[in-house]
Amino acid sequence: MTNLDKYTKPSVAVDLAIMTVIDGDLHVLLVNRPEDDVAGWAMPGGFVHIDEAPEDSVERVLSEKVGAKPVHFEQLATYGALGRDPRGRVVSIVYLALCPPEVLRDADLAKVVIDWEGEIGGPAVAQMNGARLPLAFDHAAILGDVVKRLRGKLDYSPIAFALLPDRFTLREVQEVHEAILGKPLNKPPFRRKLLDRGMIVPTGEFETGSAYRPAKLFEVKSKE
Amino acid sequence: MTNLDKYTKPSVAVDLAIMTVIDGDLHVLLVNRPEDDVAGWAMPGGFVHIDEAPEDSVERVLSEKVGAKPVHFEQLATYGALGRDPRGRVVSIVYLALCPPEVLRDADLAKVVIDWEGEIGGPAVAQMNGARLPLAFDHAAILGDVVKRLRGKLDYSPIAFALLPDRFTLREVQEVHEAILGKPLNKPPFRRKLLDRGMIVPTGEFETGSAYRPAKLFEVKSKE
DNA sequence: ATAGGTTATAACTTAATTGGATATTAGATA
DNA sequence: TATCTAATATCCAATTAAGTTATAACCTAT
Repeated sequence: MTNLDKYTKPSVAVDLAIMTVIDGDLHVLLVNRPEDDVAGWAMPGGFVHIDEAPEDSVERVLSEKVGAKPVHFEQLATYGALGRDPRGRVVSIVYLALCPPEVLRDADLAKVVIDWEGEIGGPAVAQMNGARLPLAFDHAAILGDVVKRLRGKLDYSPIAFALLPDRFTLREVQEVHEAILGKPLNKPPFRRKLLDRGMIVPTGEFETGSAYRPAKLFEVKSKE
Repeated sequence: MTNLDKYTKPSVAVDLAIMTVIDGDLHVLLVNRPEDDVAGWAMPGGFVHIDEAPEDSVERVLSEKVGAKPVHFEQLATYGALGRDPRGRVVSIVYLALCPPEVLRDADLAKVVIDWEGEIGGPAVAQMNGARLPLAFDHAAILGDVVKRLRGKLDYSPIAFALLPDRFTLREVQEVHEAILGKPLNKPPFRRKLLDRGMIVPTGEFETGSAYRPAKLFEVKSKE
């Protein structure tokens, strides 16, 4: 680093942790980076232009690289350690985005496994078809923070519903919770909490295609 | 804005919400800005240099403008709306810092009143000696988020102790909680929760100078 | 000294919440 | 129509939490 670098400034980027739950496992959308650049798999992202608010950059990256719009997105945290991008000084604002799995059908989805040995808060490990994916930059640590945030907000915010289709069964909600928490939950207490919370209402319709007793379909109660 | 601006980039800054509790009220350290610049009172801050991690910038601003080191600091969120600084494009990473009041004796401290009318999440209002202070930039909205974060983390994290001296009474802890929550709490349940949590231990010493029965002094249990 | 006043601390009673097991209901299939 | 399975409802024990009341400790004033 030369002395002149002191008088230039960091670049600002947004990175997106686009999460979904498939078959009881938490997944994240990753893009494979070319070998001659920074190798490994990374969350999609882009620079914040001078005439853009960070949220606008998020929308742009979403339409460029993903196509679909997530049901919910929120800011997670900003990462700005000195060596995190070997190509130069980048401060990344990371956003957490949640979609139902149908929306991300044709994207590269990696299963996220959290490598928390006893203590809370370690980095996450990404797998695809059972093989461990190398993650670029500090994205393993960031994904660990993503899962921590998801777990923390799970039972006092409606994030689980953002991972489900418009109409869903109570079993599906429980599957999403279990995927995020990484542990099984008891059915009766879970159902009670969910219904007592008053955030969802039955639609009057029922699941179809099931071999056995079809479950009630619920939807999120509208605000008014 | 000219077309060329598209090819320049935003500046990155850190802003510090340095909070304390005095006489049962939440206070924030603010600096008065000169009239010919951006008028009003603002949180102290500074730009992130090219050779600094944001946490380093926080340390630098603290030593430049405050002198004392806070007991606890953590990242709150990043604010990057287009018009937030009239002088140019600035993306601010806001940090929340907590100190006991003694540390900030000679600084300008404003009492923070939260202007949440029923609904959670509005902007905060700052007062000094009863008079409302004009806040610069988007700092009123940021202070609202600060209080929201404090309230949210209060009972599952040790932030309250960062606002107290090394040795404290249970009453003092309750006063801090009540100041942050803006409502009174019942004493017996509060004491039980605190002691059952196992985070504090009695020192064996007692409060002095009290007119009536002196309270036990506690301290935060060391990690090992 | 001693009585009175005030606050810290402890004990107790009551209510609410939660976990987990069990029973019942409903629909699909053979 | 009998049987299978999962959805839903019911129930009880056990734990947890709230709030009231009682006791203890210390300072102050007389």
